[in-house]
Amino acid sequence: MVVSHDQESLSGWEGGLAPALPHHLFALFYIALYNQRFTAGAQNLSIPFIEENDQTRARQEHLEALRALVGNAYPNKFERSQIVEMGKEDTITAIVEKFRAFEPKAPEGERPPAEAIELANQQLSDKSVRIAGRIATPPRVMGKAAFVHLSDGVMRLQIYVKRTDVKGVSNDAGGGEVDGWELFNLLDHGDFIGVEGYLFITKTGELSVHVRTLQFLAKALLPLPDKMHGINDPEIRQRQRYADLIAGSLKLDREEDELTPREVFERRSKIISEMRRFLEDHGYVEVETPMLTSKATGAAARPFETYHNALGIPLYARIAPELYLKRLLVGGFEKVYELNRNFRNEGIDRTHNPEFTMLEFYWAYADVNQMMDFCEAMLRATVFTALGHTHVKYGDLDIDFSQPFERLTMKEAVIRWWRIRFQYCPSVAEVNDQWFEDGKRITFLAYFLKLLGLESLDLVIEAAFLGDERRKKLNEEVSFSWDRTKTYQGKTDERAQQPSFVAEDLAYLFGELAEPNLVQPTFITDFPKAISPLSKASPADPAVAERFELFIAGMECANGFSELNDPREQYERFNDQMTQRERGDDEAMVMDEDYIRALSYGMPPAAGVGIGIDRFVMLLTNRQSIRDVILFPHLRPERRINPSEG
RNA sequence: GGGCCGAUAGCUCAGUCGGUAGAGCAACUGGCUUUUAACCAGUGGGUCGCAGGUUCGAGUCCUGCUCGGCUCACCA
Repeated sequence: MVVSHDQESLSGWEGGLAPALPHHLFALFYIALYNQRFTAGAQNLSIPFIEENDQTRARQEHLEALRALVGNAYPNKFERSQIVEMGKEDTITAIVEKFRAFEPKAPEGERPPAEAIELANQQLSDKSVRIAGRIATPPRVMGKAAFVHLSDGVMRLQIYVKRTDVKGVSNDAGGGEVDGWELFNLLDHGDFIGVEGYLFITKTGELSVHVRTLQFLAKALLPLPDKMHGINDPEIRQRQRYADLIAGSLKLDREEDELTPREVFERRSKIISEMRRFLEDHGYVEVETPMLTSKATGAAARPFETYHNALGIPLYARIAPELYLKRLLVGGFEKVYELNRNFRNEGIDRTHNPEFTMLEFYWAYADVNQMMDFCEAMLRATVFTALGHTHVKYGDLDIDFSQPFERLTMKEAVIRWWRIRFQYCPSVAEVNDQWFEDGKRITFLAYFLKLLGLESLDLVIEAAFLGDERRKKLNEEVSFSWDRTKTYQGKTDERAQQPSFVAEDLAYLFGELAEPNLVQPTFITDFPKAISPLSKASPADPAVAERFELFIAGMECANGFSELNDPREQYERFNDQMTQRERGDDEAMVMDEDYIRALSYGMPPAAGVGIGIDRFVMLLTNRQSIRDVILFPHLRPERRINPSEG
């Protein structure tokens, strides 16, 4: 008679019949019912794309048994105590930070003296807590008592569960009592539970909670990663960041200075909030400009294209907020910033993700030099507040933010690193500093470098350490490329007649020779105007733009300039870009008529800058890949989890 | 997009010359009332990324594909 009833009608009985029965009998009765359902083949409990194996099956069975024992397996809340600070719920971290001072000191591997533990326990004298967290270790059960650690994602706190002391809490209305030990034995590594009990220090000297009542909160149906090794597979870590975060918080074997994924992203958050605070302290207003635009402008990049159904027009994900922010300068804002995502439809590698976070800010009446000072102050302050110091270890590099950032013009940088690179190559000794003032010679040197090839270029820098034999051979190679370049001089001279080509070649020389060597924060200034279509020319040299880029650890981290505010000149620069576009450069900018119209109302002189937040976070968290500082970086879709792809 | 490397149990990884698929952790069963990666005894767990090919025989050799890593080109 009983078995023929469904669960709903059983629940209905609970008010009347259940109290008459001892609870554990009632629970057994539920288990019998569920077993009946299983053997009857009512197997609709599994989720199709969640893999079934011995471990998931065991967890599923535990879940069903828990339902039988406590009713609702996914209760809606658990109220935690507030003994650390009134008005604030006690997290595990808060409890540990407040009470771990009671742990008696003992030499590594030894137990503290019993008297010290006794004393600590008297001082703790029945401090009751109600805390919740994820079961962070496989339970260590010793017959009639057990130890388990709970984690709140940051810290872990041990709980002690004694068979004779623990009471279980039903999750059904009324929250009656169930067998606590039976409940405990249905728990798996990874489940969420809430416990009530009192603090004490164990014989080994660890702060723990002696559990009086135990409540089930949520099930981990999937097995957790190895407690010692965590997850090493970068694909799982990036695709399933939740698993990465869990594994990082539960992993036992960790280096002293190793950041958990959680700590990486908390630091990211801190860096961003410090930058916001710094800007707001200096009078900047945060604004939000369109991410979906009908024109992709403000930078040299290919956009993502989409389509608006109702309007029937193409739209582009923005590649930069720049032109919108400058429209706001026209409108009267003197200091604005935007901190948000840009989207660029280009290659993906360890420093590029299709969507990335950019901070852009604009300062009316200031020029590029004032902006460099401001940027430097902001970054130094951010590093200090985020890390507590200004010396950053990035891989093998030591980066010092406390010293004034070096400032070099692009030409100075090229000259310096050319000299260092080719100091042991007599065949190119005729190159002197004057060469870099001459467009023809710049195109010549760029051609030479391309001809020489990257492998030889890398060897050249080691020339000092090479044996005589190899150095001789290398010099022959350099000499050969040099002579060969001379036979193409007619072509390079012709190329030099086009200023934008000279500009590109100078930038190429800079990129190959100088950029990788800019380890300490360094401002590179005086960019060729031809590759800076939105920036103002220098008053001293009309061919040079008042523009800078900041390099740290060989990475470009910021890009700023005195903003071009002459609408006529901006119109012509756009036209030049259009010409380049017609020649096949699909990253050249498009004409933005509305922007020209805005400038025509008058824009004050201003400086602006963009800072690549992801790269800056990489530096401050010692990550070598941008995918490690973006919670959910772009990856190809996973085929096996998506049934529609078969 | 090109080149190089990789994919084996839930996780971390071995797998020799082409000859029966392995370990640790995790899981399951039993024991253990203050443990510390708890311990002791036992048991189960595999589409060796996918699809072909060579071979008497393929985790292993060959080809194609998928996904990932590094790197080059492009870009911030």
